[in-house]
Amino acid sequence: MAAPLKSIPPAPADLRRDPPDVRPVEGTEADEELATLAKALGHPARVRIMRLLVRREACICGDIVDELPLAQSTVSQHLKVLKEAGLIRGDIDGPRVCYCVEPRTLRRLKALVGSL
Amino acid sequence: MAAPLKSIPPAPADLRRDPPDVRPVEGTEADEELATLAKALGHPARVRIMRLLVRREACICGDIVDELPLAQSTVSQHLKVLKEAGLIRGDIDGPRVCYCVEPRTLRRLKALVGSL
DNA sequence: CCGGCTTATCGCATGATGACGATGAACAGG
DNA sequence: CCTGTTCATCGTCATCATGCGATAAGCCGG
Repeated sequence: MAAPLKSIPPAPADLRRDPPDVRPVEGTEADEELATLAKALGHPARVRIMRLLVRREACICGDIVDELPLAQSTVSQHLKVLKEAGLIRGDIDGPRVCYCVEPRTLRRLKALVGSL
Repeated sequence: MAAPLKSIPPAPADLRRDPPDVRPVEGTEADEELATLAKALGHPARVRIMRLLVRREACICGDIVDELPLAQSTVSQHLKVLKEAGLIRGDIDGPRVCYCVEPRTLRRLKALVGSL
């Protein structure tokens, strides 16, 4: 229940980004969505990658590869899985690729898990 | 290492359930834990089962089977996956088995996802 | 103790996943 | 233009996941 809120103070940039997610957190659609996101997170290397990106300790693909005890091609595969699930995004920056988390999807994941 | 604990005041019933989880929400251990839990949730049928159990719409294995469009043996496999991940528990009740969520693990999952 | 009910497990087929090295594609610098 | 760097993709192999029917195992009512 929201308070009357007469004049909304200017939201900080972090909250102004994108509109709230109105999709339901349960039902068949939500179940499959949660399953897809959970599956994408269902590997230690991918969890690790997510953490690196969240804390911005790495962003460039090469740096991520350096942080993991895996071959470059394997890391690329994991990045692909995370990207296909919508959890991360890859921006091409010259010869490099800068990966970063997709905050919207991450919030969605938290909402879905929270609904359990 | 237990504290000296002279006289602990009687905790209210809600808090007496189980002790708070003191394990860290990040680090290699946590990464693997999150990966394991996420992997267990990484299938629509298992998400569905979790929801059924959380809302207590079903508890007996047979009822769960009736709710899913899958063979009994397949459902049993999914229940096994969830149980091995520690997300649910199965209490034998005569010839039946009553499954229910393991609140502690579910809270742990939420904490781990929340740490992202 | 027998037969029926409920659940778990086995065995198997099929497809997905995870790992790697090798190769390809795109770009920046000379 | 080459050349090196960076990343994605391919091919391959081993392993795991998912589904099912069939069968085993445990319990309750006669």
